This record gives sequence, C-alpha cells and structure tokens, in this order.
Amino acid sequence: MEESAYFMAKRGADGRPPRVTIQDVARLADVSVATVSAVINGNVPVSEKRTERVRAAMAALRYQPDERARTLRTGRSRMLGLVIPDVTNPFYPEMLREIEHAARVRDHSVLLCDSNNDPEQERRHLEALYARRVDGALVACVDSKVSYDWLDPLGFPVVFFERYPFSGHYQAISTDHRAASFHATKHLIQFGHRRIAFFLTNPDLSSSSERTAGYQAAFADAGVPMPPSMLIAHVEGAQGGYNAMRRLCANPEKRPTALLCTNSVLLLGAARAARESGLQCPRDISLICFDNPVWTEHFPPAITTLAQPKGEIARRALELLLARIEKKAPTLEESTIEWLKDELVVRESTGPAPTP
Amino acid sequence: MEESAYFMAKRGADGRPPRVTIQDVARLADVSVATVSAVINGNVPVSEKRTERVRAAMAALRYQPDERARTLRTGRSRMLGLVIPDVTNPFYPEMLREIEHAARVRDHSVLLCDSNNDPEQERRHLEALYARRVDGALVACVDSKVSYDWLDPLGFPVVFFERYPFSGHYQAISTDHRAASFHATKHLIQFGHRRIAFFLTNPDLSSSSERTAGYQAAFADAGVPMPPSMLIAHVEGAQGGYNAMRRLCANPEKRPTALLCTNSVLLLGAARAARESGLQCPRDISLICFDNPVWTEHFPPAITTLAQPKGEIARRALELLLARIEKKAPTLEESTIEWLKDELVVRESTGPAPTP
DNA sequence: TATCAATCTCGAAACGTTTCGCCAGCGTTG
DNA sequence: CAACGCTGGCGAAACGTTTCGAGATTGATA
Repeated sequence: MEESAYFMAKRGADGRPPRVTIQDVARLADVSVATVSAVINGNVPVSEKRTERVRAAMAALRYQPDERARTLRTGRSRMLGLVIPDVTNPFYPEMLREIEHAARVRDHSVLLCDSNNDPEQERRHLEALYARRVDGALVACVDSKVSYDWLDPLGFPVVFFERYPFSGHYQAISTDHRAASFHATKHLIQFGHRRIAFFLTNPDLSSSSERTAGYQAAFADAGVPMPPSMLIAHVEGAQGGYNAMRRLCANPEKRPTALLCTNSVLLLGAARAARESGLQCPRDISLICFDNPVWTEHFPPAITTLAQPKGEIARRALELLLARIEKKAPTLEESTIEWLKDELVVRESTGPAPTP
Repeated sequence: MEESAYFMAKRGADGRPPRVTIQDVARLADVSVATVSAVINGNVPVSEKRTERVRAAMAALRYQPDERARTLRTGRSRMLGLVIPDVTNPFYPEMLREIEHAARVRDHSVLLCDSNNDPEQERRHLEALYARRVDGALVACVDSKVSYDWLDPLGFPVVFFERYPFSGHYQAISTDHRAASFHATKHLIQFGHRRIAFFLTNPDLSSSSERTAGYQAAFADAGVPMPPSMLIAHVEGAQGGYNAMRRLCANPEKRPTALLCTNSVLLLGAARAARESGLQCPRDISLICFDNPVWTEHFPPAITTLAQPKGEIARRALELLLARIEKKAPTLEESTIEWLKDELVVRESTGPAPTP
C-alpha cells in the first residue's frame, strides 16, 4: 500500500492537499467503488480478502467519506436544526447541551439557530434549515401567535418544545407550565402571601398563558382574591425586572410581598431593585423564578426555583422528532402535546409573609 | 403557470410531498436547467423574457434550491463548525451568539459542537465536521497540550479563539489574558491586598498559563512577594470554587483577603464559601473574576470583572477564518496570534484590604 | 459433466446542482 | 457579401456517494 506517489500525482497546482475520494480507495485496493462502499456500509457481504484490502487502502489514504455526497444520495443528512429564541437566557444553553448530547448518541449533529426573539429571523432560520435539507428541527418558538403551517406541506418535520404555536397542527413536548406555576403560587399563598407579583415576558407565548393560568388558579383554589395589577407582562431582561420591581415598590403599602418570575434573568434585576428599596429577602419579600441555573443556588439568598427536567425534555423531543422522520409521513392530522413535570426546589428565598 | 396537475403527478405513493427540483422549474418555464441556474445565481446573463418565466415558475412551485447538491458541486458549504469546551459556562453562549450573528451576516451557518471538556470528544467533533466538509471551524480548545497537526494536511482550516494549542502552527485570536490578569491583580495590590488567591481550572490551557503569568508579574511589578500556596489549580465548577475557598479560610490568620477567579462559575461557589465563613465582601474579602455574565452586575455585591470584547473576538475570528478559506491555502507556515484587550469593570466586590 | 443456486463483484445510473464548451442567431465591419 | 465577434442559450459532464441489476465465480447436486 504505497500511497505517497499517488498523493504527489494528485496534488493540485495550488498546493492544496488532494481530496481523497472513494475512487482513490477503490483504485488503490484494486476493487470497484461499489465494493468499497459495501465495506464502509456493511450492508452487502464482501469477501474477507477484499475487505482487508479496502481497509488497508482506506487507512493508507486516511480516507473519510464525504457526508455531503452521502447525504445527497441517501436523502438523510443526519443533521437536525435547533432553533431557540435567545441563547443568552441560561435555560437554552443547558437545553442545548442536553439536546446536542442526545442527538450525538443517535448519531446526529445539531445546527444551532438563535432567533434573537424575532419572528422574522426565526422564519429565515427555518427556511435556511429546510434549504440545507436537515432531517428535521426542534424549535422553541418566539411567539405562539405565528403560524407554522407552511412547514407541513414542505414535508419538513418539526417538533416544538417548551413553546408551541396556538393554532395549526403540531407536535410538542413541554413541561407542565400551568401546574408548575400553580404549585409555586400555592407555595407562596401557604406562607401567607397575598400580594404576589407575577412578571412575564411576552404574553403571546404558550408558556406565558399557561403560567398565568396556573397563577390565577392557585388563588382561586385557595379561595383568596387575586391582587390587582400585580400581573405584569412585557418585562424583558434584568433591566426590565429591575424597573418593574422599582415601580411596584414605589408605594410601600401596596408593594408585593412575593414575586414569581417567568425566567431567571428577570429575577436578577427584580432582586436588586428589592434590595435597593430596602427590602430584605426572604424577610420582607419572597422570590421564585422558573428555570434553575447554577447561580440561583449560590445567590445570597439561594433562590427557590422551578426546575425543568431538561434532559428528559431533550431526549423525549429528540425521540419524537426521529420517529417522525423515520415514519416519513410528516403531515400531521392532529396536534399532540406531551407534558413533563417541573420540580419546585425550595431554597432560602421564600418564607413567611411579613406581618404588617 | 399551472402547477397543481404537475404536483399531483409527482406526488409519491407514500403521501410525502414531492421535492421540487431545478428540473421541475426548467420544465415548467420551458427553458433549460442551465438557464434556471443562471437566473438563480445571476452570474451569467439571461434575457428579460426568460428571467421572468423562470421567476414565475420558481414562485409557482415554491422552489428552494437544494443546498446539499449546491455544496457538493461548488465545494463550498457555507457552514462553519464551532467547537467549544462547555456551553454551560456562560462565556460561551454569549460568544456563540456573537459568532452566530457574525456568521449569519456573512451568509454562513454555524454547526455547534460541545466538547464537554473532553479532548477525545473534541477530536471526534472535528473529524465529524471535516466529514461534513464544513468550510472551516472556530475552536476554543479543551487542552492546549493536544496536537492539532492532523488538521492542516487535510486542508481543513481552523482558527482558535481564547484558547489555542501550545505547539504546532495555528492561527488564533485571543484576549490578552496576561495583561488582564496583571491589571486585575494590580488593582487588588493597590488596594493593599497581599494575600491574593488565584483559582484556575485546567492549567494545561494557554489562557491559564497566561493568566498565571500576569498574576505573578503584577506582584513582581509591585515589588511585593507572592503569597505561598494561594495559586490553586484544578478548581472546577461552583462546587470546586466552594471547596477551595473553604479550605483556604480554614485558618483565619492565613486566609486570603482577595480572590481572582479564572471564570465566573468558580466565583459563585467561592463567594458562598466566604459568606459561610463569616466573611463580608468587600469589607473582609475582595472578589474578581474573568468574564462578565449578567448576574455579576446584579449579585450582592456587584462583582468586579474582566470583560472580554466578545463581539470583537467573534468578528475578528470569523474574518480570519473566512480569509483563510478564500485564500484556499490552508497550510500554515507559522503561527499567528492576535491580541484583544479585556476591560476591567470595577464594581462593588473589590475594596481596600482589611486592616489586621 | 451439465445444471443450479448461492455468493460475491462490478458497471452504471441515480441524487440536484453548477459550469464548461459549443452553437445559433445576429448585427458590424471591411 | 463574407467574415467576424457578441450574446444568450443549451446539453452534458462533473461533484462523491449509494444502490440496482446483472454478470462472474464457486461448490454442490443430479
């Protein structure tokens, strides 16, 4: 197996190393291309002798099959799109990690797209993914009001996670936001809190409306009236959380004694605002947020959170998507949503309501 | 332009929607495939009349060129690999966001790979990226001691960022870790601190050794002796930071009065350990860390950090990589590193050293 | 020894693009 | 009027695989 002479001959004028193809391997091993392919894929029997020759040739040439060609021929790219609203929200990197790992286990790669909370960009991402003919996509959508009906006719399988569209047919896997929100609120009510503020970002999100419903249900369930104007939407980022909290605390008599945030970044700002208003947590105010990033455990005080089972979401979503891809019948007759449970992890930031 | 009949004819038995190809467009517009390609790519003149026909046909069939085939033919995939050691470290998602954005602007997609701090996995990722024939990769390596010499002969262009190998030829773009570390340490020394602890993760990392050098240089520069056994390596994660700090604080007389952490997660644990040891920040201990994630600004107290110019790193790294790809001469004759400046953002966590 | 089945092997046709070279048409020019 | 250059268009050959159908080899059976 002497490959250097061969290499020299093939090297282009530009000095760029030669791309070794299946042809080269076949030539060196003195077999047909088909045979090489057969030993690579192992789905067709090849004699011991030739297998050995091919193996040796592949090793000598450091041959690595070109996935592009393979993909074009077989129709499967073994790539999956992952489109998320904002990598900067710590929930998503952790999700990404799990999804990437799950995908890797099933021998798939992940093409990441950040929508930057912009429906337009999200759409562009999805179109690009389709153009690349990835096998399918996992998406946490930016806005539940947008329509994804155009995906189906294209035969482009998508499964949603955590956030899914309000209308149309789709498959989704999500934590039970309503139940989680219910439990968190109930936890606070049982501590005697009544003036419980609720910060959410975009209300046009399946997760937002479910969480809102859970929050309201908890009050109804406890037979306690909901405080007016404590449900605040469109709070964005740490600064948004800070501003909203400052505003709420302007009037000390009407200030909240507890707060539930729809994501961890909001809480960061809100907590600071509370401190700056002279409030101490949990003595004067209790704090809870969705998601459970590392810092919540180490924050003073450690934050009570709602932790999503990210690994499970990832594995389940991937399973669903792959099944849909295999089945080759991407057109959906009806919507299905699978629910997973959040865990309320109680730490130091929640306690009894202050006595007036 | 009646396409429905055509669609019906093409629809397969499996109910899967037909894939419309350039052939279909050509047929419908009654021109050759070459002409369709010409109007798509616009690099060959096509008459007004035909252009119009082709446009109409494409619209009617909702034709979207297959990137796979395009890629195979042209040799450019317009995909870039991004391999990072750990998405869970907040530095990387932010980096990722910038890189993805920069790539998008230049009409490229990003294939994300998380090495999970494992050199083996990193290597597998790189091999997979090559197999997919992405145009190149941006990598923050897991360990500077591993060799990446095998990439060059493959003609696979890679540029390193923030962490690069100790040996071999490579291109890198990095913040000036040494200078940053020097400034941070100097900042502390000027506050009168002498017992300044330094936590780092893997010492076999270019960034680690540079930061260590900066730390040491600051003492030398100030003519102050370095405290013994305050330079602690292999501190991993928040728990690692916690443990290391607890250990250092065991003996109150010998405890540090300041701490510099190589990443933000370490600081999280260390800060908690300090609190639990009865230390108050910044009165009893000053804290600084590299990277500047949102929470540092909202933590009580707000953390003094070293902020990397992530956007600039991303843009510059991308530029370098694309240039390397264009130039089609991936074999490197020598190494080049470009340095960017960190910014020391001073907040509440650093102050005068306690008087004994 | 002829026949047959069971293996293995191979050439060639896809997959969906881009691009190269050639040709037809046509107005200019000597 | 012949020769020529230009323009726009087309067929066909790539790109690097997989896969299909058919041919070649072998060993066993009648």
